[in-house]
Amino acid sequence: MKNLVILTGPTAVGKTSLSINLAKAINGEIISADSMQIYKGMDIGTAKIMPEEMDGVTHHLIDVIDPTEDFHVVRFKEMVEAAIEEIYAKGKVPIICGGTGFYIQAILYDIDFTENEIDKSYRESLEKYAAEFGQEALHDKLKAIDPESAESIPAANVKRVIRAIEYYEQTGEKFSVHNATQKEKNSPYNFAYFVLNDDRQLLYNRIDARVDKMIDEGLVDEVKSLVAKGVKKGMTAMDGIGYKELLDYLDGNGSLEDAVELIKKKSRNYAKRQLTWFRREKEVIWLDKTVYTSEDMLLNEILSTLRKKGIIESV
RNA sequence: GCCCAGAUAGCUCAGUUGGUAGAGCAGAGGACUGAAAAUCCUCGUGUCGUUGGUUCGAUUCCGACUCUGGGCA
Repeated sequence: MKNLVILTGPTAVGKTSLSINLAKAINGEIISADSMQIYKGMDIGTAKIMPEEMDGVTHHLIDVIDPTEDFHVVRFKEMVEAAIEEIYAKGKVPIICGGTGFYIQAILYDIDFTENEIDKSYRESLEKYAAEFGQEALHDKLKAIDPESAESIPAANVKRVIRAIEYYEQTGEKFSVHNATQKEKNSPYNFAYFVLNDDRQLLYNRIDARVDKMIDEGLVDEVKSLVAKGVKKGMTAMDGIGYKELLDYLDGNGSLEDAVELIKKKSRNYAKRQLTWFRREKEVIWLDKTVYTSEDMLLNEILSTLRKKGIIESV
């Protein structure tokens, strides 16, 4: 039986400390499902767990990619599957912990990403086309080859229009058909998918306070040192909240105060989007911090669910 | 104490030549299957500061009051 524990929730809800206690309680190892903590040298802005906080629990997929590299779900999926096998081999339980819902879904439902090289110049040519002839013109291209996708993807969402066209060009299959089949997949895992949540206002307060703390801890210097290593605006790593805004500030656009406010806002918006994602995932177990007021209560609730699902032995 | 300008959505403000009002931001909901901390879609009723007056009718005009800026003493 391929057991899998997932612990997620919006940013700043308190996943990290709970994950350590959980891992120790069930003899588990943690696999990060976080699109930004994977990068080396991005510690403060991603609220990355530090080695001394790990308390002996093994973590995978943290600090493994250089920020100048491209990273995406496909690479993530390969790496996670390798890590899961490694953990099973040790007789331990894998705990996927992190806030990137898309990545979690790719693992959980074993979404098929056909093994094609992405041709960056092709993407760029489509981007250029949209810039030159308009988003509608690009959207019309998609309509011609895959009307269903064109129907569901608005012309303004250029990124996704490009991906749908690209997918058809590469595989000869319609993107809409592919997505529909993937949607019907059942998980190969015996899993428990926990989503930690809290009162919205408390969550937002915690996000704001955490951003201030990141600045105090030297986030600006962290960004400077990344720049010194050749990291630039436009790289995937610099899509991270806190990084692109400070990059702009360091380029002389706006004040630090404005950048900080923007980082807080973007983080709040992000947390909200994460919750939207988890809400539409089926088979999710919500853990509301307003109900489970102590970490022990949370942990006990999780353990009893894991026993019921046979992921850990009942005593 | 006097003079001037404000007081309208959580915030910044627009507006109604008198017929109870609308933008931006914040916020909320949603989509998402190789950029996902990305990208995109949808959503605007609030004692129009309080209180009198004029009026068929006032948030809009007039007076007083309260508060907030600025100026003069």
